[in-house]
Amino acid sequence: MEREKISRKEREYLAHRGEILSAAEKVFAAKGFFPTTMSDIAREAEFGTGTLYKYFKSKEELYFTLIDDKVQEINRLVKTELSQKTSAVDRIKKVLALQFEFFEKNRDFLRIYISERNRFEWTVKEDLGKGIHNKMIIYIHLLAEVMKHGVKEGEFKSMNPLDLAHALVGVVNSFVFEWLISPEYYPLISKLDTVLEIFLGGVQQMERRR
Amino acid sequence: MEREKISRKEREYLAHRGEILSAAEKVFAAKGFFPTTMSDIAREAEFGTGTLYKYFKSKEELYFTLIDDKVQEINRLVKTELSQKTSAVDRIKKVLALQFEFFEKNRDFLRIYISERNRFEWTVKEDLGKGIHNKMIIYIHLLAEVMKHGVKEGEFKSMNPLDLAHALVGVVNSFVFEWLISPEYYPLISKLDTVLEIFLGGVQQMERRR
DNA sequence: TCACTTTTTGAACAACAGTTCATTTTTAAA
DNA sequence: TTTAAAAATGAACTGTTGTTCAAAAAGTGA
Repeated sequence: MEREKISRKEREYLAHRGEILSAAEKVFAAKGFFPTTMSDIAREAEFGTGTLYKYFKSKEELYFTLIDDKVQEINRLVKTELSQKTSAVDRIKKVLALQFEFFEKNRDFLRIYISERNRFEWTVKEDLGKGIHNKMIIYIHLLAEVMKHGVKEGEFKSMNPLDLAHALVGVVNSFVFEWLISPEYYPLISKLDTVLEIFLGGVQQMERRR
Repeated sequence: MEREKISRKEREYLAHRGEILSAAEKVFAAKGFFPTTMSDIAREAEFGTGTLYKYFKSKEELYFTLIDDKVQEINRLVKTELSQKTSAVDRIKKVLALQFEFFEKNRDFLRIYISERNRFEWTVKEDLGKGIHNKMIIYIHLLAEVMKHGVKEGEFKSMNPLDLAHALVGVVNSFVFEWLISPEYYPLISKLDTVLEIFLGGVQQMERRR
């Protein structure tokens, strides 16, 4: 009984916390970090402003918690996929499909993530911003490991694996960004083959290549 | 005399304006738009806060003027280069070299530009933010024209030119970003061959390609 | 229903930053 | 040197927003 009572309280607490996070995601995605006010979020979440502070100790903490949770989620997915024992090309295909699917389901988050990815302001500050930035770097390094494997096995040209990872991420980001701002909707996954073809085979016609 | 007097005033006015823009560039690059205060900029420029408003009517105008000037500068350079009558591959090589050189000389601006490129907040507002965003789009379209030409001439695979442009920009952005945040300096131009090799020829070994 | 605890609330607080403007300083012609 | 116009200044104004907290509401067990 004691157990169950606490357990329900706990569940309710987490539910409210989740609602606040969802509301924040929506508002931050629409307006960005600084222009978003705590009362914007409170209104969206249908709580009083003061209530937010029972769940998060500051606006920054709320923001970074939001990002951190999702980044961890996608990182976990990617990590699992990349540790498979198949060819590098195959693992890359799988992981892109996975990511595209995740983005498709998390448009709001994606907006926040993209805005945050290239922000420099936080890199100086301790814990919060640094934590996010590190996770982004970890992702690149996971990818670089696969590239390294691919180079060693002769699947890929003999190039710097980190460069290969950056190139892939660059192409992907570009298509994802385009998809995000495009006024008319199309499934992101429809660009997967294009991304792969360009990254793996380049854009030049075979016969022309020197 | 009348002429000369006005002319010197004019020169002085423009010189001061330029100093303010330089100072702003430095501060915005270091702290980002919102955390930067007008008195930060005034201190850096060695003017009083009020003085800034004699040259720019608001913080936003100062910020966007700063970006707009430079974007126009690089766009002009790129446009000239891309309108040459050489092969698509050649024009792309030239334009990347040009861009890398420009970035090398404008690190502070580049930080601002990258942060701004992926910001969504402004896209709604009139004139200011929209103007910048349009110029970014123009750049992509200039590139797409070259790609289209390359496809028609058989230099490139038969793919959507806009996709090709996005892919190239993606790879470039990724390497530029990496260069910008790298703790140890290396010339950006040293990555040019890598970018071109991946974009033109892909990462897969020839014999493996299906 | 009552007493007590937990949670929620939103007005009030405090700090901050964009902008203004009365005053001071500088410029330059007389 | 005098004086009037122009430029520069930074304290003060104004609006805003993150955060707090005393009070209210909701929840809980008897």
